[in-house]
Amino acid sequence: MTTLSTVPEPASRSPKGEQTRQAIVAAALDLFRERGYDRTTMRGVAEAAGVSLGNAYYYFSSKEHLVQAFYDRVQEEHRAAAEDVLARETTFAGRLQGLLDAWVRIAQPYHEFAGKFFKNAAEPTSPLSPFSEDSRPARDASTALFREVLDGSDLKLAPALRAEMPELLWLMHMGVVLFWVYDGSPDQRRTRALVAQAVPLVDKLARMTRLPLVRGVVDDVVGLVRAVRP
Amino acid sequence: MTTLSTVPEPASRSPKGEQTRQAIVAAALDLFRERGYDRTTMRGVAEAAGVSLGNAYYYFSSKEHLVQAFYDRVQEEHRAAAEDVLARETTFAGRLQGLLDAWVRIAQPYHEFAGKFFKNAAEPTSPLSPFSEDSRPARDASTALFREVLDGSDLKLAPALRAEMPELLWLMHMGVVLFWVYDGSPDQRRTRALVAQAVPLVDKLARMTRLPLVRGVVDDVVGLVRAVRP
DNA sequence: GTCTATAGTGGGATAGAC
DNA sequence: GTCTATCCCACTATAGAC
Repeated sequence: MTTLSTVPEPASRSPKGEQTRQAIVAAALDLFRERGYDRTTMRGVAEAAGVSLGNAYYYFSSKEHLVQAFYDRVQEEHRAAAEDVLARETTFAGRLQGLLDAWVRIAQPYHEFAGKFFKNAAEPTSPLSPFSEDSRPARDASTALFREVLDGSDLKLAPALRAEMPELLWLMHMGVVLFWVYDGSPDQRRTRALVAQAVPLVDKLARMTRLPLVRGVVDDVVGLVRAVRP
Repeated sequence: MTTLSTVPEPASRSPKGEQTRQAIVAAALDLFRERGYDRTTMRGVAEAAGVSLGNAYYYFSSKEHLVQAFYDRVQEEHRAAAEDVLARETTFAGRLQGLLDAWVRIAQPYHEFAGKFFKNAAEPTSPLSPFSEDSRPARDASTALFREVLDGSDLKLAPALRAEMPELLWLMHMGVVLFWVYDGSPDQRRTRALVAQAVPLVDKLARMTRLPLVRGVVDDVVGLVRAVRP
């Protein structure tokens, strides 16, 4: 969900209001984790935060807007984790796997209820959609992370592919997120297996792109991506 | 959305009940088309059908279950179109492209409407999800269609891949549906471009799977699919 | 600008009588 | 199988305290 997040909140807010806002967010996240999204009521959130229902709505104009807070938290944690990974790992596979693993680990506590409000992000016209204009900053930030995965690594790619690769890796991340949302296995074991097996495969495929036999396919893929982009 | 549908209803139902059921479905489809999914209420459906709210719930245990009626309509049209295509085309690429093109063409009139309730189907716990247990019969039926694409074609595949291929093609179909839902271009032009370019690429890749150099990758892909399946 | 209290409305879903 | 009555809760509205 990292990349579904909106951009960081503006800086200027009164300390008092900020405190109340944080209390509401904290209460909401606790309740979401405890009872899931649907069975968490705005009344419950307000009560747990020690504010009135009206006040909760003063800060978050709908229950869905509280979801933004969740996005922001996961994104922040992922960004921090990514810094460690990228400072540590030098191989392409290591960096990619590190990033994706970190995301799965960070998002895990929220898995159960994440599915419940996933639909907010899935609605094509929603600003929470990963492909929306509103999400562009977050999407660009996430894509930049994957560009770093490439820049700091040992990977050599066919040049035509190199330019498209960060976006393709971001798409892969979206695929993992999608899989994760639907993954009902304990501790999202299947998603972890997916990442563990897909990363070496992608690594292998990427390294093959400079073979003569594969060049034609690479050109096709790049052509497809470019033809299909809005 | 074809493949999100449930299987045809069981045969045995009282004529009385069946009539009521049909009235509710007809009213629901009218209202969905007129005002969209969200702004159609169960009260409105019940009233338009001339039954009580409670009675509507007797037949459809949730609003989402009413959407199945829409799925069934599209699915029926696609199945019929598929028969023509599969009787006519003999190449793998021709059969695959025919099936996907037919789906895009059939679904086109519903594009706007589909976007509105797509989020409901995207929810993992929803019975409308293509991966739900409720959708299994429809999913199996759709997969069988893609198995036919292979069976009647000239394509030779690496044996290990052959067994997994129908399901992979179904996944590809889901990818096209996903892309289609988000496609805001006029007449879903981008989706058509996607299909037109992806099919030859898939065809080329499939034919490469028997090359020695590619065998390792094929095994990896098959291993990945098997490790990751529920 | 922040917050409370209270009184609504609308609509999804259910219980239980008939 | 059908209804009526009811619950629950997201969400709105508003009047006013600090």
